[in-house]
Amino acid sequence: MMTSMTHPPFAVTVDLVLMTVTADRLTVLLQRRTAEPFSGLLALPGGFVGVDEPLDAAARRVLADKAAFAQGEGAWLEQLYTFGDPSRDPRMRTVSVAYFALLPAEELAAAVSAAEDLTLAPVMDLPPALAFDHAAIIAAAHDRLKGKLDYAPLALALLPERFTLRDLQAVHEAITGKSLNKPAFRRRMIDTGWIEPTGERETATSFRPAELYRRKP
Amino acid sequence: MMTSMTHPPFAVTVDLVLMTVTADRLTVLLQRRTAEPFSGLLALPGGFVGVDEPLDAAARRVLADKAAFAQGEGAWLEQLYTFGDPSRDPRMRTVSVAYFALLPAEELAAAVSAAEDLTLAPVMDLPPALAFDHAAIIAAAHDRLKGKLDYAPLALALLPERFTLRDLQAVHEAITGKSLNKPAFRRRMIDTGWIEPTGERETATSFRPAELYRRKP
DNA sequence: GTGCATATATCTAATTTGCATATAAGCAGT
DNA sequence: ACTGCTTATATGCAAATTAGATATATGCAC
Repeated sequence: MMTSMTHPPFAVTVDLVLMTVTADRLTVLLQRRTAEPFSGLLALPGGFVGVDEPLDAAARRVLADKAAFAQGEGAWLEQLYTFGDPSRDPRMRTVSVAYFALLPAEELAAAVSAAEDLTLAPVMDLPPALAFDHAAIIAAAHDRLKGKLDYAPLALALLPERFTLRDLQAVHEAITGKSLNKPAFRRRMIDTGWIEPTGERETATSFRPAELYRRKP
Repeated sequence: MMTSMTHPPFAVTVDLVLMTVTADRLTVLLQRRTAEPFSGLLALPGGFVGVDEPLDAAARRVLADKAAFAQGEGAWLEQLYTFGDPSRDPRMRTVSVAYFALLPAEELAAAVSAAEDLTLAPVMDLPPALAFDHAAIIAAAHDRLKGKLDYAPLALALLPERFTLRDLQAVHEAITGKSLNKPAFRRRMIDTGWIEPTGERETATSFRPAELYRRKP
């Protein structure tokens, strides 16, 4: 590994913005720090990138570790933005490649309640102080999520395999903070071609049960 | 500067995808390499990030250097994506933060013809072999450009201060490769609120001169 | 002035979208 | 079984947006 004056050495990390929707609220996974700097504050989960590890693989490793499931399969994962301000980490010059992940709440709940240091914080109402520049990273992730919602099947990554159109609308409303017109939303979603009806219906409702949909392959 | 087994040292570079439109073609600035690896091939201009240099500043430095104008003011510049595959640079583990820049052809022409090693290559018809993963980076930049064209005033960054609606349409068509309906395009652009008429008209046409528009502040 | 090329304005049909209404389906109580 | 309640789903219509075609305007060359 060669470094020199013209190739100054950097530490490269990945930070993971793992979002989910529970109780109609968009939340982000945060981890309580125990070490300096920012000890005691909440931070995004992350880690150093290995010498021979691709960036995506590092992000997937962090995801699999925190979400406690193999390889983070099925989760939405995409690179978000790279933060490299010289002052962002007081210890050393660090460049952090932020990744953006989505997971259904059910698949995350067990891992979060099992780990002492993990919490889900509502994105619309974050703790006043977060470690590093993580508040800015979360804001960037929320912007990306809102921006892509209508062009990519992001919301489906936040729902279980089978879901009703009401569930889907609740996810959209939790992300944007705006309430939507029901028939228009239904039409728009069906027209995207991202979902298909299963023929099954939800159970244990005290009213007419809605049809269950699933992602199209 | 602390590095260790758990903080392996990386080289961090910026690569610049500087695009412009000349003769109704979208082109990208490339530089002929004289050193190994990939000596003799064309590559994106780039450079190592300084120890105390913010990423954006490094990109602006490369831009100002190649485009030969102070600080790259006025040019559109945004971070694109970060490429960090372990095999992307045979010399060492390098992470490259790619930036995406737009400049009017007039402001670039002098610098390009003055420099022996710089060329503008058409994006739709790139040389078959480029250095490193630069073909993929250019493809990502082109995708970003196409994707944002309707939501952000990107095309205006490719035009001089005063331009006709015909010029603006030509830029859109060069980027997307699709021809557009003229009245619809005109209406759409005026409705964005990004531009305003100057009251002046183009000169030296052999037909009815079009009104000159400019960016709104 | 006439002809030519292109700019700009106007008009109409088609599509999309928002909203309101009507009907359907399940459950709980009587 | 019937009534009432709640929500799902289908249908209908008006408003807004968009695409395309057509008509008119304006400069220059001859």
